[in-house]
Formats: sequence, structure tokens, C-alpha cells
Amino acid sequence: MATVDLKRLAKELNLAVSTVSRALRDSYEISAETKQRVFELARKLNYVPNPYASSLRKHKSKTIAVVIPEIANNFFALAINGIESIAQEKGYHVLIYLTHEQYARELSISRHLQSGRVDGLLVSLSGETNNYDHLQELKQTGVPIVFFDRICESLNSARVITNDFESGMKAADHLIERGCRRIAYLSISHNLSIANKRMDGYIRAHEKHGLPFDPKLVLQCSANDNDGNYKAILNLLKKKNRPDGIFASVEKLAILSYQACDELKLRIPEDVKVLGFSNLETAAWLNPSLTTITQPAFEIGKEAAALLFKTIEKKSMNFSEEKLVLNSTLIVRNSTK
Amino acid sequence: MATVDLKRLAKELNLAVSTVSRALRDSYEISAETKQRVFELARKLNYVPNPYASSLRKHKSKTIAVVIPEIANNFFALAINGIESIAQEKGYHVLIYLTHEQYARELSISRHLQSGRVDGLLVSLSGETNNYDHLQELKQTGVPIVFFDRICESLNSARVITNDFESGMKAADHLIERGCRRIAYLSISHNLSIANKRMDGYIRAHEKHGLPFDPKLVLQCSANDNDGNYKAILNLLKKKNRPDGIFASVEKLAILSYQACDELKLRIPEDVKVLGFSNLETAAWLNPSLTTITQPAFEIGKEAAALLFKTIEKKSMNFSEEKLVLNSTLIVRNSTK
DNA sequence: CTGTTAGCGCATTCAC
DNA sequence: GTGAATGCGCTAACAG
Repeated sequence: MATVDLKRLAKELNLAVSTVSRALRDSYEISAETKQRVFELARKLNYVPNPYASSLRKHKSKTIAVVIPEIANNFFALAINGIESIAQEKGYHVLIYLTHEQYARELSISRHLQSGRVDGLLVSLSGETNNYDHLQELKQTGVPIVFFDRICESLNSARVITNDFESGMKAADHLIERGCRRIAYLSISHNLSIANKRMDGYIRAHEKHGLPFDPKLVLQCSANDNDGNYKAILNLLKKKNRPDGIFASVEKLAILSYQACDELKLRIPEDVKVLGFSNLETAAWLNPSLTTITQPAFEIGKEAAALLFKTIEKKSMNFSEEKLVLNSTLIVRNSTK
Repeated sequence: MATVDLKRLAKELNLAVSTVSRALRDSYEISAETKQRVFELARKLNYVPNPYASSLRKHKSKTIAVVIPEIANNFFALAINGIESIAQEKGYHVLIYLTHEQYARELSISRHLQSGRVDGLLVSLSGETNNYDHLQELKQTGVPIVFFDRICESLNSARVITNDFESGMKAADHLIERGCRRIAYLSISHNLSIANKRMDGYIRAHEKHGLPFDPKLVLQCSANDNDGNYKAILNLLKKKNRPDGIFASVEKLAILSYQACDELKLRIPEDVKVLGFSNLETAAWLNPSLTTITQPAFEIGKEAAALLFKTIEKKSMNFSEEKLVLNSTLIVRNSTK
């Protein structure tokens, strides 16, 4: 099946390639009649423009990249859903890159993306990342970047986040009000702003309630060592002076906490109250004692994408530095306990 | 920042563009010394080849598309994880397209993909799709397609699936052996082979056990009408002669079943035993009565991607029609009941 | 071993 | 209104 391109259309219509090109782009300089003829033949022959030729010519790819630490995670899956919905609306294509929480991969992906392959990036940092030069460079090349959730504080870039401090405080408040006095905080990574801000909120809640805050109860977990994290949680719960509450900064750690309690025959919430960030919306009902802080992941994705497209289309090199803060929600199913 | 391209490198090195090009591609015809010089300058100037120029020239994009019904779903998220891991290994880029279970979107995406934007496709059909011309056409354009999970039976294309008949049978066996006599089957779509094969297994299990199979217990759900499905399940459970077991063909329906039981104050598993396909591995422990059939989603993704790359690289127009069948696993946590 | 030439398919000058 | 010519950045055929 011969590939049908502009030349082919032009020949069949006895027109110049440029005329056909303009007609297809609905240029005002082309007569209605000619446009008609061109459109018809194009549809008939099922003409689809070669995106690479056009990208090469226009230095625009109509493509964005989403760079995230992992995908088997409800938060990121929902965020992609939001991103894709806006992208589809705007006629953009979406490339997915996973860093697997590794700085090295994030670096290599960033370098690749200097090629002009994409018109913009949506980034959520890896847990290992604590140097942002690669993104700084990329941005200076002229590629707009919008961070979402796991943002880069030191880079003055557009971002979409949630009210992490407030929800961290609300989470700790909740546990304290239910009687917890020794609440462990499980941080996903000391590099990540989300983990730190949520912790700040947790500390603030202690102050508010006039409770001492014991730094020993903060567990710095590793973004990509589940087994290690699990063991650390087990150890924490085995101590004679074990916590009576756990606040997990991310879903993965909340689940590990549940598993650890299960293994140690600790009852939730009687022996230990567990509360965590999570987007397991659909599964939340599976266990009524699952109390969660849920982020509006879908909306975050949509807002971040919208912000990116706005920046891309503005076309000026002074990128937007807009910041958007959405609110998370505390979801308590078992309020009778 | 002036964009650094081959011309720029060539000029600075007093070489021809083609020489630089060949040096960078590590061609055997270039002297080691020249290569050295080229590599060095390229690294120094941070040269990154323009992928679109190269794609245009070579008619190869080093990009594949993944077309799936949804992403906020553990099965597909894990599959993408597998796909991306192989793609990254092979130096391919991954475009994501969501059909949202809608035929119209699948169609429009397929048409777009006739443009040569991708070297190959990984497809899992939408629940609405019952006409496969769009994929047939695409394939005839020369784009290899590998189906995974939700395959197209009538198209003779490569595919990676699980042993749906056997696992459907095993699921029903399990319920029957636990005493169920009226097992409802919740089909995700009568268009989808997975739903139909799983049902065939379920029927076969009834035959094996000498039990009658009541077609009234088969609920044909809709792939994209959660509310409708929920109501239908409620109705089913409200009947005087309600089922004592539910076999859900996909995770979403299993979860709705749980919710419906919750609303009707039916205890699981005492009043109704619920079993469903699901990849909520991490959450399974949340509720010990959650019995699932789990597909090796990550491996399916990996195998499908590997198969696609094999086909792409074979380069012949006689595409592979290889079929791969992986096994699902029945996971029972609460075996004491 | 290296340089010259000629496109890939399209969009944009500039002519007429 | 339309056509002819040019080049986006890269690779490949052909020289030498």
C-alpha cells in the first residue's frame, strides 16, 4: 500500500504540493472550491500527515512527557488519567517515562528529552533526587516544565500540589483526638517536599495539643526498598514502647503498616491506629478501619496538564511560575471507633 | 542557547556532516581518532540528536503506542510497568492512549496511528469494540500489533493472554467446593473474549460438578457504566432467590459486589461468597475474605512488549502471529472459612 | 577513511 | 489564488 503524502494528493489533483498543504491547514488564501476538492481526496485516500516531517519543520511535536517515579500506584495512575484527558482534548500525545524512584534514571531521561522530542514536561520527582541541575538545564533549553505533587522547591517552576502541611496536621490531629500519644511518622524520603511538609504538619499538631514530639518516632523510609521498609516498621512495632498510632506519608507505607500489624497480631485500630495518604478509593471500603488522606489525583493531573499547555502555547521564554494548591480530604470510614 | 546539531559539530571539527553522523553512530568506516574527537565535542556541547529528523529519514520512530481502556486499574498499571521496562531496555519510547472503554476513541486513535508515528502497537480492546476493521487496516499499513489480555479473536495477530477458561473454571470450582450452589457471574462485556472465556470455564465447572447452570445468574455488565452496574448487582442481591456466590470477571465488578453486600448488610463470606479477578495484590490483605484470581500483569506487559519488539525488528511484513498464554493464580487468604 | 549530494514529508518563504 | 523553491536535521548512496 503506497504511502499517501502531500505529493500524491497534489499529483492526483493537478495542484502544487504547497497548495494542498495550505488547503489542508485551511489557509485563507485558498479558494473554497479547491479546499473542498483537497479535503475530499484526502479523506478518500485516508491521508494522515507525517507527524515527524511536520515536527521537524515546525519545531513543535505536539507531544508532552510525563516523568514519574512509578505507575503501579493509584495516585500516579489517576494523575495520568487526568493528564491524558486534557492532552487528548488539546490534540497532544503523551509519552510516559518511569524513574523507578532512581535519580540515575531521572537524569538519563532528562538528558534524552533535550532532543526536542517533547514540547513540555510534567514531572514528579524520584525519591532519590536531591540535585536538580538536570531539570534546570532542560528548562534553560526552552522546555517548559510543570511539577506536580513531588515538586522541586528550589527551582522556580510551575507546580501543582496539595496542602501537605495542613493535611499532615489534620491527620495527626485525628489520631491525637482518638487518643494516640505516640504517633510514628513514616516518611517516604527525606528528599521529598511532600514527606517533609506532611511531617511539619504532624509536628505542628503535637505542638497545638501540647504534646511532646519524639524524633525517635520518625522513620525515614527508602523510596525503593520495600523489604527494608517493612522490616523497619516491624522493628518499630516490636519495641516495648511501641507507637499507638502510625501516620504513613504514602500509600505504600500505609499498606506495609497494615501488613506488619497483621504479622505481629496487633489489632487495628484497637492496638494501633493507622492512617495514611492513599488513593485506594475503590478499595477503602474493604477495610473499615482504613482511614486515609486522599489527594485529588485526577484533578492534579488535569490542572498540571492545563498549566503546561498554557505555558507551551504562550510561547514566551518567560515560563509561567504559577503555583496551584489543591486540597486533600480526610476519609474516615470507621468513625465509631 | 544555540541549538547544537551535526552541522555545528562538523564546523567546529572541520569535518563533513556525514562524517560526524557516522562517527556518532560508531560506524566502522570512521577512524578511531576521528570518533574520539567527535565524541568528545559532542559530549562537551551536550549534543542530542533530533529524533524527528532521524525518524523522518529512517521511517522508524523508536516509539510504540500502548492503547488501553483505562489506567486507574491495577492490571493495566502493572502491565504498563512491564512494557515500559522492556521499552527502556531497548531504547524505545512509550506513548499512552486511553480509550476509556469507548469504541469511538479506539477508532480515532487507530486512525491517528496510521501516520507512522509509532513502530508498533500494544493493544487491549475497549469493552465496546466489536468491529476490528480499524486495527485490521492499521496492520495492513505495516504497523505490527500485539494484543494483550483483551485480544481480538478474529484478527490473526500476535497476542499475550492468560488461561482464562481454566481460571474461570478454577474460580467456580472453588466457590462450589465451599458450598455455593447459585453463583452469579458478572461479565464485564459480552464483546470481550476474556469475559466470555471465563464464563465458559464457570459453566464447565458447573457441568463437572453435575450442577445446573442458571443463565439468569449471568449479569452482562457495561464496561463504562459503574452506576448502572452497581444497581444491577444490588438488584441481583435483593432477589428472594439471591445468589450465594459471586464470580466477578474483573476487579471493578468485584469491588462493586463488596460495596453492594455492604449496603445490603450481607456478610462476606457467610451470606455471599465473593471471588473476582483482581490485581489488588497489595490491598488483598486488607480484607481476609477477599479471594481473588490474580493475573501476572507485569509479566504480561513484558512478554507483550518483547513480542512486539521481536516483530518490529524482524522487519518482514509477515508479522508474527505468536500466541503466549500465561497462568493466573487463585489467591485465598481466608482458607479456614 | 572522508566528502559531496540527494532526499525523508512538510510548511513557509517568495514569486507570479 | 496558486506554484516553485528552500530547508528543518539527519542518513544513505555514491564518489574518491
